[in-house]
Amino acid sequence: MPLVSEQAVTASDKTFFQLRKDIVEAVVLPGSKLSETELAQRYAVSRAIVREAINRLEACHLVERKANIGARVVALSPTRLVSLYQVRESLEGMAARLAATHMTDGEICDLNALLDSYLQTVQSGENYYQDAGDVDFHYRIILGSKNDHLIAMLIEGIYHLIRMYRVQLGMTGPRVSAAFDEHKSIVRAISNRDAELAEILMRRHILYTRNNLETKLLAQTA
Amino acid sequence: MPLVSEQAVTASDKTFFQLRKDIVEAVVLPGSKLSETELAQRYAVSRAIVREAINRLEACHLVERKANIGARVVALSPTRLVSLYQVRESLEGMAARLAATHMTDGEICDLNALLDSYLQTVQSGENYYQDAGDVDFHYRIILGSKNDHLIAMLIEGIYHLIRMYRVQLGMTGPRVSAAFDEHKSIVRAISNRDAELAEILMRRHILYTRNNLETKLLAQTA
DNA sequence: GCATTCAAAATTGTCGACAATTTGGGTTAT
DNA sequence: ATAACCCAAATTGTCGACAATTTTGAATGC
Repeated sequence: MPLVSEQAVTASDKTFFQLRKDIVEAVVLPGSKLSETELAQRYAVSRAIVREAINRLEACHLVERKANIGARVVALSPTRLVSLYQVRESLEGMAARLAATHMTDGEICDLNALLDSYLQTVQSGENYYQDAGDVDFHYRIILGSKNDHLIAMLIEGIYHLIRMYRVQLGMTGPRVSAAFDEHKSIVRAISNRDAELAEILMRRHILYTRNNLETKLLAQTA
Repeated sequence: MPLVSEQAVTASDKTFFQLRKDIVEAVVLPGSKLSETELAQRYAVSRAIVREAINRLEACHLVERKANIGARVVALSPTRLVSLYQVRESLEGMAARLAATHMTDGEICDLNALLDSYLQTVQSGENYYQDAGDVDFHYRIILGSKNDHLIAMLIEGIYHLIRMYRVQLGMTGPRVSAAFDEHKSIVRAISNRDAELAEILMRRHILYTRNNLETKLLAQTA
């Protein structure tokens, strides 16, 4: 029971979802060229379908396309990471602010329960929290903003790119439990309906995460 | 010499630009259905071209598409206006913050000159300032952020929708000179390299603008 | 040996036709 | 009169073929 459900009704949808998944999970590597004919064979659909899928991937900044030349999966770089996370900080900060006033008591209660349920796995040093728990936490706050534009830009937009960086760089070590504590503080602010504080804490949280990833990316490059 | 130049290389580009222009300028009315065959005739291109153009318009939230049913130009409503302007406040606030540290002295100087050049037209009560001057001002700060993601999301993304609201609702009266003063304050903060203040002032400025438009939209509906 | 030129191959852009789905209207039964 | 059903018309989704552009690589000249 995923929190946000996209259902593929058309063949183009299926191909788009599959290709996006393959890019985010690095089955198709960053920087690699996306040949329309090759992908058409791989996914057993016509070129028109692949073209439409690539167009949609371009819209969410997962591929870059040049006219008459072709499309490439975006490359990962420290500069791009910073750009992306500045946008994320801005938008998710606003999401937390809005969530503090728009989430129902029930939704806040569920959010607290969610964190508690992950408490043990975090304490035991499992890095399981990262993948499932972290995106679940952020998604709930984004949806809690009740702002359709914001939700679309984050969930259908930049979040796949964010997950792409995460898959490439991993997310383990002491940062996991620190992030967990920050999540707790954010939920506390939302519980108190303190919109101002919720935004500030969310922005700080994302800035810390950015610094952590940037370090890893620089180490990986060097 | 436009500040941001999009050049149409392919037929799909041309049709996309033209259709976007027609939607923003209300040649094609909000809420109206976009028939693929009809548009193909109107712009003298094949249906495939129109489909691609519509897909791109969907990506920047100017049309909404349902599978097997079709695409409609988005409707304007107070709720949607608020959603849009909350996103705008968030992103342009960040843009102002980044511009305060990343704009060159020369760019800031040009920005001051731009405002001075419009001082007379504003004082004389011309509403000319709105269309050209206002977007010019905001574009310069967005570009001054030097953040590619932010620039793309604002200029290729939500700004056309923002202009659409503006065209529909007009932008005259006392708000114009007030906005001009706010612009001056923002530039002052950027000149002082005060990122924090630049962000706060930009967010306030956009909030005021939102309130002004919301009032007009509600009055128009009633 | 290296840069230039040119044609062939490969890739992307565009088109018209067919398939699948939705829409509209008329008929029928209750 | 209303609701359910069904068929025809219109609209969107998909496909394969052709056109335009870029890339490749071999031949040519210096």
